[in-house]
Amino acid sequence: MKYSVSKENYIKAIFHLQQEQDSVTTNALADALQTKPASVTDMLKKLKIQKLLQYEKYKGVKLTLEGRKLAIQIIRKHRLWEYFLVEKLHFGWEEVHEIAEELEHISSRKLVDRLDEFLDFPQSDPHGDPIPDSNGKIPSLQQLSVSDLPLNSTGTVNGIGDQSADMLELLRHKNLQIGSRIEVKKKFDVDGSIEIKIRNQPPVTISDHVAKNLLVAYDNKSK
Amino acid sequence: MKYSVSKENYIKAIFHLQQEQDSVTTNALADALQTKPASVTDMLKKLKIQKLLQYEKYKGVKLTLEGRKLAIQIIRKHRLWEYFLVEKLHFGWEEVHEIAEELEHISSRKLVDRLDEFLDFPQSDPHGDPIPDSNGKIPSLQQLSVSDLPLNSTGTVNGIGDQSADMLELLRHKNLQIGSRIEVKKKFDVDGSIEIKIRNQPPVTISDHVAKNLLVAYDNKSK
DNA sequence: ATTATATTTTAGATTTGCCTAAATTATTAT
DNA sequence: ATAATAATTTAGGCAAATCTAAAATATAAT
Repeated sequence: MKYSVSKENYIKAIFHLQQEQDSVTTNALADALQTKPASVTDMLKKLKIQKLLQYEKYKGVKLTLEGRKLAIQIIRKHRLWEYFLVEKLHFGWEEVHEIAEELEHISSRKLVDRLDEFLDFPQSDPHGDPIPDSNGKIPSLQQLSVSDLPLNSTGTVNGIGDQSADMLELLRHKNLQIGSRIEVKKKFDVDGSIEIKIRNQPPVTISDHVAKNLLVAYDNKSK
Repeated sequence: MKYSVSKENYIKAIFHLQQEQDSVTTNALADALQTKPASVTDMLKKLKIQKLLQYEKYKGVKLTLEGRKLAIQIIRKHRLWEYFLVEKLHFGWEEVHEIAEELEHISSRKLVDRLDEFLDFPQSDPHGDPIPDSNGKIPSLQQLSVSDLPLNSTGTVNGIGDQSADMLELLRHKNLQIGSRIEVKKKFDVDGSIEIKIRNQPPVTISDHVAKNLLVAYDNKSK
């Protein structure tokens, strides 16, 4: 049960695209994998033979249970390594994705589980995405966007919707990161911008777009 | 300057074989890499074009300066990861080699240097082999075999010559490991066996073969 | 419903790293 | 010095993963 890096990348990409819509399209995959549709078709045939996915020509593709399990293992590795890189090696959260793309293909199961233990079983990676446990269970983080937070309520940043470089740059500038505790101070209906306060820091205003893409766990009022 | 896993493995194997003898033979390489001589010839031609080695047909092969630098970077990664696996993830030193064979091909230079720092710049890996620093300098560990140690002198185990499974099994049984401080108590000329004492443990006798392959740093008498 | 457009698949090549079998060159033994 | 043997290389092929161009199918538009 060992698959090539390339195959693992296909499975992972299909898994992610399936979150958006049930069945994944050849073009969408080609796009996600930076390759040509013809290459995708070739590979889908091979992955079908290995029973990792259901595929009928012209009909799109879905992962089988086995495919999904594989995808989750890869995502688990990716996110654990990201956590390791940020927490232990002090990388910035913008720079870890690329390295984790390589590390996620290291095969040893024992390594992953030991790493998980070493890191004290983190629930989410530096971008706030949940880390599947060793059984493949994905913790469902309570996540809502700052836009939906009531006035004067507080929350802890645990995810970013738009993870573009520009967005991350802005967040870095405003000193907003995973784990930041924020309080909603004011909402401006005119443009949807919101003024928030980060513990121990002066208040900042964020645009509608940023507010929608800044995800938090809503604090259950009681401190 | 990125090379395939396969190419990196060739370079590493050549580097190791060159420690034994200056010029490396096609058959020796095929043997080390578990492949066929014909495949080796093919690859040598490609590596020559990339200026990683000097190769003339029927004349054997040597690394160029560039090839040697690459080899050392790979070995550095291998040994740092081994150290990490043993010290931080508590793997046994027999089980880390295989995993490190994969990890050594992760490309990020920054990752290696951060890992080195995180581990506090270790000088040698769990098998006692020296870890090159980030400039490629290999610390020359003072290493002599227990056979060469004078009577009543003490030393610290820092390497194993014969790293066969049988050897490791024996050492484990006698509780001898990298870092063990030993003292030579008695030498039996009849068969070359030696009685040694490990700090805080009863004395044990090791055969001539084991003594020759147990490498230590000789303590400069003064505590 | 038929045509135009977009998506997907097939066909045929390419590159990398490997293989076997045969030919070539080196080495060793007599 | 030459024959036998061993080591190495060449030639021709194969599988994986990709590509381009052309064909087939599906979707949208009138």
